[in-house]
Amino acid sequence: MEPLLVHPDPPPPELARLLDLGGYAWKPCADERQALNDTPDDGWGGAIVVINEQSDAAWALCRAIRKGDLPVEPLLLLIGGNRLDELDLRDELYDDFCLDPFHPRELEARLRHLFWRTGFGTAPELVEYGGLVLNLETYQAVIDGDPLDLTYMEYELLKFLAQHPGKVFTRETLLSRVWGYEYYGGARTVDVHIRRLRAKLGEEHANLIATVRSVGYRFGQSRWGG
Amino acid sequence: MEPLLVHPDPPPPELARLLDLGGYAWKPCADERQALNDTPDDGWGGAIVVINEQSDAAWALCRAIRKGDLPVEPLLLLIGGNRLDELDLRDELYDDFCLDPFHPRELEARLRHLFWRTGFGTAPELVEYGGLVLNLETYQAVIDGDPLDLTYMEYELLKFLAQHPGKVFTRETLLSRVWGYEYYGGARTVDVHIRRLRAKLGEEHANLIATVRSVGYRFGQSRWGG
DNA sequence: CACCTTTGTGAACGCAACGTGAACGCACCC
DNA sequence: GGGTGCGTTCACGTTGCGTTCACAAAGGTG
Repeated sequence: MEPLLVHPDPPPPELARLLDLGGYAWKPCADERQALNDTPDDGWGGAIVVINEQSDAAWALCRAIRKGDLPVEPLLLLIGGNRLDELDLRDELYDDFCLDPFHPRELEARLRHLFWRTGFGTAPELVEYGGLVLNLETYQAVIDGDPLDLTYMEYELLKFLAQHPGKVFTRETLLSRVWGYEYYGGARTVDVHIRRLRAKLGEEHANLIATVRSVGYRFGQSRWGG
Repeated sequence: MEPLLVHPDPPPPELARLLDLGGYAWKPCADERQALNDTPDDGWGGAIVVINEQSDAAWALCRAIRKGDLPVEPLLLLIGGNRLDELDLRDELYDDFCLDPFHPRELEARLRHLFWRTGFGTAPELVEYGGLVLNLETYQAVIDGDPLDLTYMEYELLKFLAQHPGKVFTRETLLSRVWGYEYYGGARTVDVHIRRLRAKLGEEHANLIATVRSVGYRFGQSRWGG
């Protein structure tokens, strides 16, 4: 089996010990660049990311993985019980998580189940809403069958919005979740990207993105039935 | 959202309490036969099965679910830390598991992630009173099924009032709680917003907001039974 | 009924939030 | 070097809406 990508470098000793005892091959990686350098020929067998005090770097790595920059799947988090809040709105960034400190047998069971679960062929991941389809693997977007030519940031923004249809996000939230926590920049940047998205969606579908005055933006219509 | 199937009957009190507090609908089921009888028209929203001393019955229920006898998905296990062995070779019988005793926030996070992963939306945060429904995530309001087009301040004011039905608030209290503590402005501003809310609620529901002369305003019926 | 207080009503003002067009800076490529 | 694509920023116009005011209506009190 291909080695596991483990963050941070060095990982907690209990984790390293469990992986060694369990017979897993693994490599510690401090960040995305190092992970890219150390990527084995056959890709990674999965990733274990520890969410601790410096969670920014950890989440950035998760985003990079999910973005497709790194050929890694599945992704398991090790997270302190007092940081469970950070899982909110980040469902797309992990496949499973395990509380830290952990019972060795629980982590073993999770790893085993995770590999079992993802061992089956995974269909291309799609995000769909109305006539809009986003193919997360090919980075293509289609509206009513017509392909959309989106830039990178436009695609990421639309993806995030479409993954949470109906929900309203402030500009600050969008900046932190789409651009990244470490981003420092004007909030009006979001406006411009929203405008370009609306333009590319066409007059017919521009209303997919609604402005909620004094709050932020919302994708899609209301969500009363679920 | 459809109710959750919970085994055994009765479930552990901590589990019942967490589900109630989380706003989940659920029904306890002792076995497959009872689950089949109690199946709602729209099917189940998912299942939570506790693996304890009588684990045979629990696993039998899981097998029945996975066989397709019961329209249930996804399936989460609650399992004692000393029974982790039982997960071996049973990967196909569950989607996720949580160690028992559990931290409430962990179980909440697992439920949320599980529903997200399997395509079901999470239960939106709602404030309800009579025919009025406020969706706190989408910033939308509905009265008797008809959408209300509220401005930001109107929404915030109505939300605050509806979160404390029956209670009377002075204008000063409303200014400090809704507008913010540092707010300096005329108290009559509240009157105008109340007026516009009543207008938008329509003649039929305008009386949802009652004037308490020389005191302030009250949302909903008084607590004195009338 | 007379008088005062409190609340409802209509309309106007003014700011801040948002949309829009355009320019800048940067990385990349031919 | 020139050209292109793209993310970001700035300046400007517009408008939605929060606030305020003046007056009318309603309620309370002696």
